[in-house]
Amino acid sequence: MRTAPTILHLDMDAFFASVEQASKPSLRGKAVVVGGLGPRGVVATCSYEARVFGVHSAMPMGQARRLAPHAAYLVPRFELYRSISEQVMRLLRALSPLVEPLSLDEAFVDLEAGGAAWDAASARLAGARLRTDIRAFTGLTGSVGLAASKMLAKIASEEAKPDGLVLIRPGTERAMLEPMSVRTLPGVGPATGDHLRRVGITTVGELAEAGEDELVRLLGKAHGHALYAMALARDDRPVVSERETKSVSVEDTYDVDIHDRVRVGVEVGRLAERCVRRLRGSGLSGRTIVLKVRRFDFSTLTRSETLRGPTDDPAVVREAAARLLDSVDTTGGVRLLGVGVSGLADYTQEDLFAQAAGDRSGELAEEPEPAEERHAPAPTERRWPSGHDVRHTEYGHGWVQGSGLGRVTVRFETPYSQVGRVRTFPVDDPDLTPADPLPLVPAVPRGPGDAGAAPAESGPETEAGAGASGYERPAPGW
DNA sequence: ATCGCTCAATTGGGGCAA
DNA sequence: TTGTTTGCCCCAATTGAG
Repeated sequence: MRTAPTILHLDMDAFFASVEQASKPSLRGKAVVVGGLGPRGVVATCSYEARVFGVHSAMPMGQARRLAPHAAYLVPRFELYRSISEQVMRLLRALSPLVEPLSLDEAFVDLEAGGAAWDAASARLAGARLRTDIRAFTGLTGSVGLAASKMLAKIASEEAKPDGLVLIRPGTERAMLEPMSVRTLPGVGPATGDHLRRVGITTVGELAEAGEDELVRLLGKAHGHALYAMALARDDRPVVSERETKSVSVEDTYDVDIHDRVRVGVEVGRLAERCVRRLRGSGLSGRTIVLKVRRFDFSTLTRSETLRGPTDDPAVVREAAARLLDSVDTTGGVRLLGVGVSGLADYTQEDLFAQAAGDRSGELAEEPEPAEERHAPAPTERRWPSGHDVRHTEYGHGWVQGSGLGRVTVRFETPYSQVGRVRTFPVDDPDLTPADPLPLVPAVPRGPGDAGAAPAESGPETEAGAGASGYERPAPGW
């Protein structure tokens, strides 16, 4: 545990929703919910305006719609989010080579290792500067936590949200933690939280008071020791920039339960193919094949089989998955299926048995899928996904607000324009084509003849506040 | 009228070899 | 020879995070 608060945790504010608001002026200051739109979707992220209605991450979409019926509902655009995430991560790496991304919108940075900070004052300065840089380069806001350990830096950024910076001064950690809920600590989720509550432990202070032995009895060896250390603000985990992948998996929840056993088999085969495709894409192979089944009643089970050696042969994985499926009772229907591979080898080495049996691997996995499989549900929704960008020869750049009944509704606006107009076209209108997202901030800020469109300016009627749109006031902070 | 996707870690039971 | 211990691996389930 170091003596200076030189570990930084960055958390972008309502990331997916903020990106959508930044790229769609009409959504700024409004409740925006991003997530799966199907009958079994859940909320990935929502804007702060939507949280007012009680909407939050991981909530079933149906419930969100009841709570906030007038919010904008959008499907995630991961490619766009990834490109913005890369810009942010570049800024972090400018601070230090020791950057540990946790997801697209979160990361730890070891400022001391990068020479970017060595004490509280320099750390605060680096954090504040990072926040202004992020805003300048992406138009978005992020919250920063600074502390002497990962755990505390993360707690600090949580406290800083939205659009803030919090530094925990070394020496004050224990006192700060004491009254907080056990749920604040990393590793304490709903189950552990309930478990502890049943024995009368609800705060971090009570956790420390319980003692290490008691916690180990209650929660098991690893968890018990770890939690006791956390409760005492002891956390030595280093910031690690590269971690090895240990498993690769894919799973699908189906809009309606699958009852037909044959169909279940077909789906498992497809999932195996997809899984291997990704495995190969990373230049990996693995020994253990895992099948996951969630049944109609939500009961979940896994079955696994370990091969004699690592493989990346789609046929081998498919057949293993099929064997595993044989041992599963699917009476009543299946809600989710998944296929995974673990026991990975960092080198790609062929399964000797598969080769001996006649190599069926080759470039099979790279072949395009048979045309008969490509039954697009409805061309209208395939070509015009809600929320995606389009271009019209006459009206310019816009995004799909909705489609159906042979028509598609487009709002014509860009990240730099004012709120745009809505127009409706036939789905097969030749003047309308899909388009790539525009950058959130113009490549050349304040381009000539573009008065008032620079990212630091507010468009009219868009800034209701709460910080989610991220275009107001300069960095506060120190 | 509700409940995703991907990854990591741990636990406990059991087999097997030395 | 038979039985015990130890350690490693495999399997299934659970928990958590993001």
